[in-house]
Amino acid sequence: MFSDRYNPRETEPKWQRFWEESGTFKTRNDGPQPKYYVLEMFPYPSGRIHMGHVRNYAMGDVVARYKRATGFNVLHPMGWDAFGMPAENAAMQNNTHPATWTYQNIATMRGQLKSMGLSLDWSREIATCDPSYYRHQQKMFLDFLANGLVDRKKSKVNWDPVDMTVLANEQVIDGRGWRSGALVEQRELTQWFLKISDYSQELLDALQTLDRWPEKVRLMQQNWIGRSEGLLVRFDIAPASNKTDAREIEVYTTRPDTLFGAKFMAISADHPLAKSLAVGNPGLQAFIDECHRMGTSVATLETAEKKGYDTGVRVTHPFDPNWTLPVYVANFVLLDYGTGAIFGCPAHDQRDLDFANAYGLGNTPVVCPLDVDPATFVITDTAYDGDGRMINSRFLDGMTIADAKNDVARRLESETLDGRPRAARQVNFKLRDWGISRQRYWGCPIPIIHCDDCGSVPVPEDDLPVKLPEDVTFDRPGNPLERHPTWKHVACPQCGKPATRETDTMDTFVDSSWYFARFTDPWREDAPTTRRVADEWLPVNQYIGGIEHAILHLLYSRFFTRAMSKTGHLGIAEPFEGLFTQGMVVHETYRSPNGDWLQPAEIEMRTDNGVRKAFSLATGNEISIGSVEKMSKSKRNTVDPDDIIGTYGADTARWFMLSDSPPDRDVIWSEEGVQGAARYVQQLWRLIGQLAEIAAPAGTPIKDISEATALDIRRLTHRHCARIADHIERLRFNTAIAEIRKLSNALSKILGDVQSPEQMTPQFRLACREAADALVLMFAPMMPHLAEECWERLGHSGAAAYAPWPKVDPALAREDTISIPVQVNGKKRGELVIERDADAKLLEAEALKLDDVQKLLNGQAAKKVIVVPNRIVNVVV
RNA sequence: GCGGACGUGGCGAAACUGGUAGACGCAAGGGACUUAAAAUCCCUCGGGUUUUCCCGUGCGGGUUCGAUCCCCGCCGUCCGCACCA
Repeated sequence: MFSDRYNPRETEPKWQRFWEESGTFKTRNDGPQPKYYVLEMFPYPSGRIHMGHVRNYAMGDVVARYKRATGFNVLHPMGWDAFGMPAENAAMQNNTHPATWTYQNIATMRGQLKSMGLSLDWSREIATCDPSYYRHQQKMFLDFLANGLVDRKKSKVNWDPVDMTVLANEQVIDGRGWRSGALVEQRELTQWFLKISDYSQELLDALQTLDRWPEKVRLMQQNWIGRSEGLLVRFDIAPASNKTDAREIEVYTTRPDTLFGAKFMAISADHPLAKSLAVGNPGLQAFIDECHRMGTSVATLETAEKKGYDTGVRVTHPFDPNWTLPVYVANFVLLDYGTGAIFGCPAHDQRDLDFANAYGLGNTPVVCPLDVDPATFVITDTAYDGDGRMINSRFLDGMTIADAKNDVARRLESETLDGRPRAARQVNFKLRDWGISRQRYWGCPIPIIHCDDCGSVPVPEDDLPVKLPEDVTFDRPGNPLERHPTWKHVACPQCGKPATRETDTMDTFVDSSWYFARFTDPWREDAPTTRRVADEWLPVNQYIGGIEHAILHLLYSRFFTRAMSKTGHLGIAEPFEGLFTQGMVVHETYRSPNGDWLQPAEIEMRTDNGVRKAFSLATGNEISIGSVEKMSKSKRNTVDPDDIIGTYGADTARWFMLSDSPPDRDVIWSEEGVQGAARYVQQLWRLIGQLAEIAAPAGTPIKDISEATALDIRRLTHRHCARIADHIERLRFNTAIAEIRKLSNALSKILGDVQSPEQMTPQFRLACREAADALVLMFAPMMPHLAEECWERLGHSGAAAYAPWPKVDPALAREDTISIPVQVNGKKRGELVIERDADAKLLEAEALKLDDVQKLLNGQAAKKVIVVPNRIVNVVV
């Protein structure tokens, strides 16, 4: 007997070739079936794919293949997020052109993805660095400009001195550039902005409609948008204390109800008043400098003491001209938010309390919890920010917080100061406009020409795309477009005079904010989208990617979709109907005695007295096994997808990746685990081989099955079909796989129990045919190559990729006999095996008959019997 | 500091959101086959007792006939953040 081994190294390329040559996964926009768009976040072409990609794309492929099998016209495309800094860094290091580097990487990674056997429509492949893509982006920029969605303004920006570029606020992490790690400086530049803040309220409101998004992501976006309702209040500067031209200070507060608890006012170190007061006040200037030095790092601020500098200026209380408050410059007040000035109510804000305690400013509680006596209510170290009634607040006393807020607002709104109301209600958002200007080469050029006479002039549509010049060098930092000898010099499209091109390029988040729409008709040359086609496919039904994009990419895409709809390129609001954020791939770490990290590939595992130990393959020395961590180059705990696929095959890699953990949690990649998956591949291959020998011919209709064993097989099959489909629908790949294993285990057992050829009746053979076909089709989304090979072995002529998902007969899937636990006083004491839907009376009677129950009843009658049909019987003694 | 999530065997996890805790797998141990190994197959596998039960879902309470699930209070781990007034 020859060894019945499945060889993925031969089989996988064979079927990949078949799918490619047959155009199996090409998607027609005019397909008659209902549409389903599944998309995984497209990769940056960094050079090689990593295991995180394998996990991401394996999940998406299961969904794509499953949906195709259940009758949908599935769109499942792939492309490249191909602009960005690494290409320029590589250009500097290796003296290669960013385009060369990028397209080489794309070629490598495309090959790697193809070796995974993904059911992608490669005819729709796009790369964002290709002029055929970014020309449309330039067109849309101009459309946005014409529709008031673009702004050009001077603003203080985060300047990364190493990368010589501007960073979005979001790209500054702990005061450092998110890529270079350099300390970020503040610079004033004229920048292009997309007016995402016009959509703050809408982006916030529409989060509620995204019911197939993780709650966590919606919450993160909600906090990011950061809506607050508050009051702008103008405080007069007491003339006697005034040292500048300013006559008032305006604050923004969300707690106007606490106005009678005010003890001080604090302004930001960047506040105009602080700046003018610092002139001729070295002490204040020193304090302001100190604030700037402190930086904005969260870690610093967390531990930083609340500090302030008394300016000597005093403001009068809006409700009492005889009541003045000291004005401090404080290190915890931000200029960007509100007005850059606050009034401090120490009793009801922890930061204000910390500050007041440090400077001996005292506190007066003005909100008293309902269950506390106001006479004894005292604040010392912990501010009270809960609900309650107003106290110590004159005309507000006794009111609820909400009523007090309204009352204060009403009174101050109606009061006039210098011809304007004393206060105004205002809704504030944290969300700021999206600065898209980047001072670099490898990005989409902003299609604008600057003319001394005409200002910023859009590049005429006929002149699009504005292509990047190819003859550039990277021997110096800064933007090669800026120093290119000819590229930026053009005639003004309006007046014809010499003018210069905008040399900034767009943030790469712009590129990824609409690629999902381009996939719907990537062949369209004269427009970004074909509106009808895009509106049919969109929104993406299932989007899958990493949690790291929870805010930026997803929020920008939501904005962009609206902006594209406003400019006529789309007719929808939300780009992603369903969102799934998958967990990371993590691995053990290995460290040699001298502290060097070793790669998993450099390690051999052995078991010594039941204890796992690691040894270096090179030296044979024992290596200590460290904690499980995210795969990273620094810890060298990475495994290479090429190696894994070369050794075990893509199916095994995909299977293990999906089987071992819930998809939203981290999965630990382990050699033992992947070997287990490889064993199972062989097990399935043998099982299908056995079934192929005895099964009725392919295509034999199945009906009139009455024999017990055959019926058992059918029930088993249909029951599992129903469950597996349900798990996949809910993206519970790990439990779907557990069910598949249960089915194959059960079928193996049944075949093993067959003693004689007489037991293989025609009915039995028919049931085996049905079971084998179903099993193969159900693991096909995870292990498509093995499935094709098995499908062929089972005698089918067409490919498994075209076969419909097994149809479930509900009558067969339902269990007629079930076992119901019987408890006495909540503890399980027995079990009833009884027909499904038996009524409560019968269940109770049968349960009371059980020996174990009788014994515990000890001749007494039960106090109470709880019966939940099909669930449980509980006898209370 | 603020916000969120999570805590179940040696390990990854399951358990229809109140109804048999530990499915499925990994690791381990024992056995069969083999000259041997690999592969394969069978058995055991939460703890304590040994053939009767008892204890077990981070800890302490509570609600309930019944709690991994709900409530209150702790402890621990992880993640996000722009001190957002």
